[in-house]
Amino acid sequence: MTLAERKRQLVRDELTEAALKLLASQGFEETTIDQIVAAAGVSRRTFFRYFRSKEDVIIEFLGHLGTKLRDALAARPAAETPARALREAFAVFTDTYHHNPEKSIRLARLTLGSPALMARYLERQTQWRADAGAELARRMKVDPATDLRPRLTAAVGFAAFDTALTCWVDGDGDQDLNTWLDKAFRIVFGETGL
Amino acid sequence: MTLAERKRQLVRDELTEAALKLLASQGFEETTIDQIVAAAGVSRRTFFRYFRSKEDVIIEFLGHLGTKLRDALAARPAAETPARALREAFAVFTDTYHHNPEKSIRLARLTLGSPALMARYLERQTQWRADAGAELARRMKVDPATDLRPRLTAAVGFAAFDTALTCWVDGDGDQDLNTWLDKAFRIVFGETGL
DNA sequence: CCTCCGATGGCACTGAGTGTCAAACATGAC
DNA sequence: GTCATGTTTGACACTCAGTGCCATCGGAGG
Repeated sequence: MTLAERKRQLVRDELTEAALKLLASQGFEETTIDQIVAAAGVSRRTFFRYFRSKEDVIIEFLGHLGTKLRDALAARPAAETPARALREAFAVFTDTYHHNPEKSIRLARLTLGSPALMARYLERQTQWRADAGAELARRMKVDPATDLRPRLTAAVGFAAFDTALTCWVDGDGDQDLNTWLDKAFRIVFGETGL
Repeated sequence: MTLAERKRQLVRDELTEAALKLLASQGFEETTIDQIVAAAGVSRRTFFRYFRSKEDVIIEFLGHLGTKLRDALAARPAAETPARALREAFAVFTDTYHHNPEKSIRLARLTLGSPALMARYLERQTQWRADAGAELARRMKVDPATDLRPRLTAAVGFAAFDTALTCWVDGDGDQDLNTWLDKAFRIVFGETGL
């Protein structure tokens, strides 16, 4: 990595760290971008050269989870039921979260608790859901335009995931996210569907 | 209704109509509040005395659907399965939409097509989902804090509804929303669950 | 040493949303 | 009819998000 690139990364990290600290202590809506840039020591204009909005600072932690989910789904053995394959593919989410549980739960709580952040998160999830639906259609060898099943399987899977995530956060991570996800999938898809 | 109240309603209608016309012709994000108030002949400040935001002009059409859904759910016979009761309760949505299909489909298309509107819609839906989950818990006589089933039933129901709504809008209302909803519910809950 | 390019900051602007205030106006009492 | 009251309105000023533009600085390379 060149010097310029490292400098750029430095500023980015500085902004992210300052934002995280302020958002955690004051809440999302109460924190202004002016406060963040003051804490990071850059101009307001520079902030927008790194992030499109305050929301983006947090949402970027999601990275390329959507692509990873789709790839993981495509990699599941064809013998698995769609529901089972989707459940296993969700491991890319739970793995990411388990890699740093405290931070993940803090970010998740922040997101679930702020309407603006939640909106951006759901916007992303809508895309992921569509991608997963398309991949399930391929796996099931049906036309997604006429057969609702792949899309509904994806939609139900994400509904289960959202519920599991909420339980996980509300319970302060007492129980594993995977445990919640297993419970939820077993209920929505039944023993037979999985 | 007093004269003052009727005058207030008049201004409100004027704003709604002006907004609807502009939003339909220019799109949601492209239309500014200044354009709306200019078309309605009131000041910008007055707009905000009637609506909290541009989004609210559209979102208010949803009215008290959440409360109505909950009431309808509570009114379903106890003998029905939770899924069946939820499906029948969704009639408050389909009835509202069928009361004026062209307008409903236009509004739905506008909402599904605009990130800001979609966000506000989903925010509302989250509340409805929670309410429906609570009502289902009562109906199922279980504690929603420990038993995921009522919440998941509501979540899956809304997932089915969202998918059905999208199909309905994408198909330009060619097929009844109720038809889509029946198809979706049969898939996600199966013949047994209903 | 000079040139070029990327990063930065400053400035001005649009647009959303809010607080404040004074003028306008309908309502009700006398 | 007149006066007092409460509501609605427009105007202005302000904060905050987000964008375009331009001058400047500093490092990389010839």
